[in-house]
Amino acid sequence: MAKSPKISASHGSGGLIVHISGLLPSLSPAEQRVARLVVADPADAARRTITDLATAAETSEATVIRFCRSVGMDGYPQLRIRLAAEAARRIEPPDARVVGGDIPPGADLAQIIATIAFNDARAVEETAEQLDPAVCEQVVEAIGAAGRIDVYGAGASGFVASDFQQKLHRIGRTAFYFPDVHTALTSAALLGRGDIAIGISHTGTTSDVIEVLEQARARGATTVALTNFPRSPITEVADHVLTTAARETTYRSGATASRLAQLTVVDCLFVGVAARSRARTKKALEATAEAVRAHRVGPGRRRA
Amino acid sequence: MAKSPKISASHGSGGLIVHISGLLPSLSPAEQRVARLVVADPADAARRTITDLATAAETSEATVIRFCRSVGMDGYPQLRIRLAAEAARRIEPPDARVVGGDIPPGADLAQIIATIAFNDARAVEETAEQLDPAVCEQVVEAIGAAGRIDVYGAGASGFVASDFQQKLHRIGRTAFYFPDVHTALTSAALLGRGDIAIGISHTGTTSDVIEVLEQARARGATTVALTNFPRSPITEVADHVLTTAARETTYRSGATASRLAQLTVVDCLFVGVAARSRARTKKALEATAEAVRAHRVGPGRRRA
DNA sequence: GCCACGGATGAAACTTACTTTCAGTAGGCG
DNA sequence: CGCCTACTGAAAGTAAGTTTCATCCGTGGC
Repeated sequence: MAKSPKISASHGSGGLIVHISGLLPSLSPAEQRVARLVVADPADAARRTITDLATAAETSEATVIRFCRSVGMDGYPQLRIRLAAEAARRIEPPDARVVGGDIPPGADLAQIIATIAFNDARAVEETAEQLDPAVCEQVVEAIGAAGRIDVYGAGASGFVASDFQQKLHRIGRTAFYFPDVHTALTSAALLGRGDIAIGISHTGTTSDVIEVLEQARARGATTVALTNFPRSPITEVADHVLTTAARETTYRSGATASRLAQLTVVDCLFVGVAARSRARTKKALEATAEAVRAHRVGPGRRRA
Repeated sequence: MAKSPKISASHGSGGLIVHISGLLPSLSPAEQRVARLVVADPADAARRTITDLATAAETSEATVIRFCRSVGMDGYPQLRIRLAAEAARRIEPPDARVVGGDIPPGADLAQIIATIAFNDARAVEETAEQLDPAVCEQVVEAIGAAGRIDVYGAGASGFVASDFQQKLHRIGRTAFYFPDVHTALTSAALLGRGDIAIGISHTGTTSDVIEVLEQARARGATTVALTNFPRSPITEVADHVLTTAARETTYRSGATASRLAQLTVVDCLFVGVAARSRARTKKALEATAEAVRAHRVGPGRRRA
């Protein structure tokens, strides 16, 4: 896969918009202008002719065509139709919540809550929609068969990595997470064929994580990347790429939507692994639950 | 335009197919052939070019255009788009995701993903719905005014606590999180009036967290509990109670839904606090983002 | 029986939309 | 500084969509 990766828009119809916003950063400036128009109002874009859209994006028709190809379509007519279909599906009432955007300065808390929840839920849903089950399957397979599992992540993604590690550990898998780059590098150096390294980076550009994955790969381990941007650098050092679909645009939300999306993916993988070995998993979980029971209090009130 | 009935397709978008089959009998034979094709498989028709469709209907392009006009469209492209939209709408609403329940043993990954995402998204939405803006307001107020902010949480909730701490810290608030109970207790003992302690426990029964909150409260700090169970022990030591609405029933999902719900609440509080002091917040966020920039890589491709 | 009429239809001319090619330009790199 | 690469839009080329118009065919009048 040399030049144009031609990221498959995969699934029959779901998530074209999501797909596009994921690809957005990897597009050229002119194409980005087109992409932004399309994402902002798919229905409207579907109504426009190619010339019209090109003008609106202050570029040429040629660029629009390039954009179509970049997002995996054959040409403009196909894009148009898919866009129309997408737009029709998302019935969503155009209500007060500020979709994707920033919170308006004057917003009251109720409004803020509605907006955030909406965007967060969307991120989760859209991530699931565009997740490729085939890739998940391979990753689950690899995790299930791995001798050792290393999970890497820095900053916010570090929490997710840590969460993943803990989950795997709880069902009896040998998993590690390192908050520190140097330790992580050391660990990666000790991986080998049959082991698996999972790197989490929202932007896909976190050099620390990329470096560690690279190291792991060089040692023969299977590498997996979890990122929001399917064409970011981290994907170049990964055997399997899983993507989230958070369209976080602004500073506001402290990147929570992306976090939730990542956690969802992690959860899917986890359940996938767990489902593969019910008995063993269940036993391990019960044992670990028992272990913390002494730290629970309460007059009868607690859950399983 | 003497003849052309030009029956308006009126309805913003709904029922084009119905509309067409309604006036099918009034169409000329050649147009009927076209209409039948369209009604039989709208999605397929939308994919075809006008020439292609004409051939399939054993007629000429001109007739197809006439057909478009007959059913109230301006031309073929418009019909095409409307058809695509219709077709998209009339598929797959109720599918096989297993609501609320456990994952069935034989489930394939695609099913698992759909189920998890559905439940996760639900947890987020429902949590937001039942969140009391008034209570949030008070908590936001308290955080904004606090001299010091302690966030407590153990196990899975510890991640959330840590996340919250990090968020607050990033916008320039003095916030702490302690993974260790003893340290936490020590810290709580140093709190006083004007400080705030936030305890996170999904079950509301984690003795470690309750204990620490209790301590903080005794010292005069404002206490906040975040739990899924509004009548659990932790609520007894809290001035303000915020609840999540995860209905996790089974062992399966590693408690991710509850985690997401908690994170959503934390996010709302965070944004609430941030919104209160835009300037200060923005400046702090920019500074922190700048700080990690050196750890980002990328051949030209990066995001805004 | 013949002819005028009108609606229906497709061939072909025509217009517009879409696609490709190509050359100019700007930015990165040795 | 100059080569190289990637991005871009102008223009040429092709395909799709639309209009025009001649033909066909059935009908009804003379």
